[in-house]
Amino acid sequence: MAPKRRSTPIIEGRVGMYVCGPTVYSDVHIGNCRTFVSFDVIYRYLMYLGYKVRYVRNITDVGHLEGDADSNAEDKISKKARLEQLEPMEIVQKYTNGFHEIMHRFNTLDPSIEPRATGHILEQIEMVEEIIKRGYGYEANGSVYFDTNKLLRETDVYGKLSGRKVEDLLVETRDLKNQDEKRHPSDFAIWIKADERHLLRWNAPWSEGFPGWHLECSVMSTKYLGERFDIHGGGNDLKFPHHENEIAQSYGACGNTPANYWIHSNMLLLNGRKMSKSEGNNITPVQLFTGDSPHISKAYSPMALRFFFLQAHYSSTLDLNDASLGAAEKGYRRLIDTYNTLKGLSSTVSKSEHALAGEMEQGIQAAFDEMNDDFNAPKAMARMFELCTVINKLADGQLSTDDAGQHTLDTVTKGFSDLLFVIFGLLDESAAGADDHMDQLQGLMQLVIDMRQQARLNKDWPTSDKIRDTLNAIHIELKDGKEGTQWKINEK
RNA sequence: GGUCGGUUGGCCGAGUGGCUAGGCACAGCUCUGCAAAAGCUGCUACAGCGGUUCGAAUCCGCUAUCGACCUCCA
Repeated sequence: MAPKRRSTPIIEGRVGMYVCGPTVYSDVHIGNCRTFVSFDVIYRYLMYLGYKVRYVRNITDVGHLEGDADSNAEDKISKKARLEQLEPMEIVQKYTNGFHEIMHRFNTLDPSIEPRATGHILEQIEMVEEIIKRGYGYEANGSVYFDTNKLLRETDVYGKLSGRKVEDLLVETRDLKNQDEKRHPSDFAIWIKADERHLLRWNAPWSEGFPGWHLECSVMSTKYLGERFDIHGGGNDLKFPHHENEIAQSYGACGNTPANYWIHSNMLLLNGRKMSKSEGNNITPVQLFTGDSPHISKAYSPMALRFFFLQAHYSSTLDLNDASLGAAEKGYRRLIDTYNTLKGLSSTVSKSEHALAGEMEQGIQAAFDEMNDDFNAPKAMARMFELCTVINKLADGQLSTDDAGQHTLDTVTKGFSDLLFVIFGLLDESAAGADDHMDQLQGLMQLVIDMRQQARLNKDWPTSDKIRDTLNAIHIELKDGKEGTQWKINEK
């Protein structure tokens, strides 16, 4: 799955995929959205290939600490609850709802299972016990730590994923606070004794406390996908320490590493710089949808954003700015509009032997081939845009639809439709919402177009222009072509 | 400070040794009553310096720069 690797599922015909979900202590970050859109396309494509995919994406609602991990730090959910004077679960519910709403606007599919950390406390306690039993964990003052030093001595699994060297992990040069409980600086907490102000707490053999952040993913991936599964994904910034520690925990509890393939999506930049709330270089999904931000000149639709994300490979950083969003919006429209043009084409020849037919079928096949190479959506789209030129020439009469043949037109139409809607998960926004009254709208528009055509035949330009301009003002665009006038609804 | 990864034409972005995507923007043209839409044509870039090679955006080294991780972050 990952770059230039050929994948073989552990169980034939099935794929297990775990993706680290959000910590629900605030509104979802736009970079987070990019990550989940990337994995949505991977999920969709694997299903398209015929795999039965179990896609598990968690909700982190406990254990994710602020600042210095382990001792003095405060749980993110707990802190927010204290500040807003709400129950922690109210915070969790509020931001989980918001997260789902935004993801649905991006037209991402729901995961097969969306487990919560707080729903798996028992399993987490059991895993801590197992880790201790196997000698990879130790207790200190009611907290339990993972013994990374032991793991490093015995195996080469720790540090491999993130390319860290054993010496670097062992020789910790930074000043860390509250290291007294740990035997070694690189050890990390798997159970944390709660202090007085901590709201989220459960009884465990070692103390009343709460699980370490990394533990939930190990527990929930194991529970729903097994000790070994196919794909583990997440943002690049989770590679270390989060994913490295997951590997350690799985090894400590089960004696093996959890995932066959690790997929990491890269960061989203804003105006060429990293997003940072404190420096004001930040934008939210809602601000993008409404245009209410100094960073952008107008609103951008969820589908324009989704297309924008797909124009870069998931493993590359992507720079979000007003100009590139505008370019994506237009590219998205062109692709959808050309598909709608394609749907209307037909040929009197069922199967053509002309070179054009082969060219078009190879073109659409090439797009799928790109997806087979590490889910390369930007390259797949490039192949589709090349076909757009051909499709528009067919519609324009510059190429003959009979040279293409009905079979080829059908093949390309099917391929376009599958790629655009099933795999990329795009929607035709101009068509959405109008379904109920589409028949009436069609009839009405045909009447208006006929009347304008009559005016044009009479050379009554003021009337024909008034019709066109008035429609334009309400975002209905008329397109005069050789075959008559077409219309479409544009984004406001 | 350490480790790792980027630096591609006006902008965004593919691309791991010769065939040098794609989108947007821009210019000219075709079509059009005028436009719009659509089409055609043009726009040949790989941070800098040095090296390896018959040949490098692609490999190696140095420099600059941006970023990630090392400490919460997708």
